[in-house]
Amino acid sequence: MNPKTGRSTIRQVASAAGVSTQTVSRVINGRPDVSADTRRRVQTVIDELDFRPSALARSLISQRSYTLGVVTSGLRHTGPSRTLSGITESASEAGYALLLEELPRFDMDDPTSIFHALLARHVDGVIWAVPEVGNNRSWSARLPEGLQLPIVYLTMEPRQNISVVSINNYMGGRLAMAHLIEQGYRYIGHITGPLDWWEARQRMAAWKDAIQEAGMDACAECWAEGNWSSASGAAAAKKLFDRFPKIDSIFVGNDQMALGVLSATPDIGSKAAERLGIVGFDNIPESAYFRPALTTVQQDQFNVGKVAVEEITRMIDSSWQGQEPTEPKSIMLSPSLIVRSSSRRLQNGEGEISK
Amino acid sequence: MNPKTGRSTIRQVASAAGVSTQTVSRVINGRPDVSADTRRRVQTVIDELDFRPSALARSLISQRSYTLGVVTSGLRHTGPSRTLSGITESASEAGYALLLEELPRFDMDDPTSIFHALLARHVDGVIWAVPEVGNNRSWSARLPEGLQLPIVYLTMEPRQNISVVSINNYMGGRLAMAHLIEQGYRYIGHITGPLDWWEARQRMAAWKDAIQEAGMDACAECWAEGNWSSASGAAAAKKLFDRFPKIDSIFVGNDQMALGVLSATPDIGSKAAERLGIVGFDNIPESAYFRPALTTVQQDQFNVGKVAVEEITRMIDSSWQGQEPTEPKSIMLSPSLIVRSSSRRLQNGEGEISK
DNA sequence: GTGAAAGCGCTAACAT
DNA sequence: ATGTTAGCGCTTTCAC
Repeated sequence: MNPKTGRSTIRQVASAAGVSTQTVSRVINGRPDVSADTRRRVQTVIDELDFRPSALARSLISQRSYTLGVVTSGLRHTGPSRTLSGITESASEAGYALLLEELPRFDMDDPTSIFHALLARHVDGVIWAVPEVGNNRSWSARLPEGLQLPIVYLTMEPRQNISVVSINNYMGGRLAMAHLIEQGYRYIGHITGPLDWWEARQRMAAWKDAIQEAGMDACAECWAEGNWSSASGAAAAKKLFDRFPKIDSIFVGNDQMALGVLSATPDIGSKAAERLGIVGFDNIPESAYFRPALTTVQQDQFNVGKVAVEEITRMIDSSWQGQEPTEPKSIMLSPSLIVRSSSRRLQNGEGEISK
Repeated sequence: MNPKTGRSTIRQVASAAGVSTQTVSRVINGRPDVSADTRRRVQTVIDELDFRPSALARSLISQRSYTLGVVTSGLRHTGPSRTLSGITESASEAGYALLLEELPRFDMDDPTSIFHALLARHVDGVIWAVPEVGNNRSWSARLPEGLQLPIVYLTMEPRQNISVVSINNYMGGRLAMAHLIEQGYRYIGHITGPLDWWEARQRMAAWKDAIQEAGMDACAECWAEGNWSSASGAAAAKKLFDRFPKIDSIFVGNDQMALGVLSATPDIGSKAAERLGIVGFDNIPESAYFRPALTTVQQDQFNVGKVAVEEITRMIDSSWQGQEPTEPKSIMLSPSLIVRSSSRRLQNGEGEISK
């Protein structure tokens, strides 16, 4: 036992068992070429000394750490933390440890220091779990050629030559719009997230395209920008009602802003506001208990994390087998629509329908 | 450059600069005993080769990794993820990397495998950021003596000989109750979180003590157990109204269950239900936009994470300086009350008051 | 001010 | 089936 670290070494085990360190190494790695007798003897000493091999020393010599770098941002939001949770679950199953970095801001355009920190600790791969905001991805195209590091990017516009896992936000927006139109709404507004966010732009594009395809030109300008917060949703709703009194429904960029809209409608005081059709995005746990219960687009962010780990481990394994790096590929996961009362012209109960 | 890892070594730098590895080591560690000239020459080569020292090799020899183990659970909930966010921010400032583990369940009574994984990677300390549930802390008293590992526990009942950082949940409950009583409510019920949670029991104890001290014996049995979810809050509210029609207010164990109560009151259909006073716990961002806006107890979980990092780094530093381990201490952080409309007998507007 | 030798804890490659 | 030698990338002596 090293008195400073409380750790025993392979050498202590070896000498206590009367064998070489190499034999101990063979035992702890489950190699076949050890006699049953020796193995038993060594294992006994290992248990007695509570010896556990240093992953550090192993990483150093094998040049493989079984550690993944995870870069996230905005953990206080449900999206990033659910994704992180998916990552921890899958990584643990796959036998990888996780080195976590959280960016203080979403829009960091120079990731050099982050990569240095991760590379210094020999991570086998990196999951860049920061949503695309502004041009916080421009650097991905000009990473050094020599960088032999598998990277999977999350929640961004697919690009050439990199691996991406995202939820199809455009599709989510189309689901929301198709539902509102089917319900008979004819003057559909939109409250966007901050438009430097890729996800917000995708949802808005879906709204715009659906409006156009349905020939609802009258509402083409009927939108306002929010910042994901309930306060901004309430403010945007008031602005929309001011400028477009005929509005009969709103596709809102996320559930928090939709809650802001719900809280603002009584103050607006018009009948239209009372009957307003609303669809949100995210399906946060609270949204089923809003009054009225919120129709929303569900995205499985936990699964984004799981898929990201599958991808990165695949990339690591294949590069480790000396193969050419695998073709980078983009994976788009599909959201689904959860119908509740906030979007029903016929207010028939509170049941939920998922499509 | 090692073609496999894309990494250059100290030896390559040394030979390119025509010095020994020792001199390079002195330069990268900012030691004074290098001539200005040599230092400049070595630094140039370092930049050219984009050399960055391996933290792994350094950790191995110095027996110090500047890495913290963080064990969390339930990241999809706002509490744990906000705490984690506080940890990432402080750790980054303090120059520590973070090795993250998420337990699949809150009630894990044998942490051995987790500690093994962290110790194998030579973490300098561990932050156990899992709330106390059931007897998932009983092991803390019987950790091996020889374990020279600083540990800070979060969100648990203070105990002898260990370091704890928690929010004072009892105090939070008393704040909520004092406010309701001051507002003139006289029949105050309680919806608890799951009672195997320490936090839930603390909040309940505060309710019980306040009831007793105020001489409100009539409501002493007027409580029901929930499971933190909105659904359980709604169910508990109906049960309470059934059994105690005179109830005029409820202290609810968290904001999500309080939302469930709000969603259920219209269905109950009594006048008492309409005027029900409600106080929640947590101050989730949505609660200001509930209808009515929710009075609640705010707890700064982000700060719990920050304080935990301060504590663990202090413990690490002092053990590193060869001193006796510092006295374990318990830190209790104070919550505060956010008053909104859900608890005002006089419904005078929506302003917020924090005390 | 600089370098040589030894070693952190482990494993790969080659013995025997 | 087991041991020996060398070395992963760095730092700590202790020379000079």
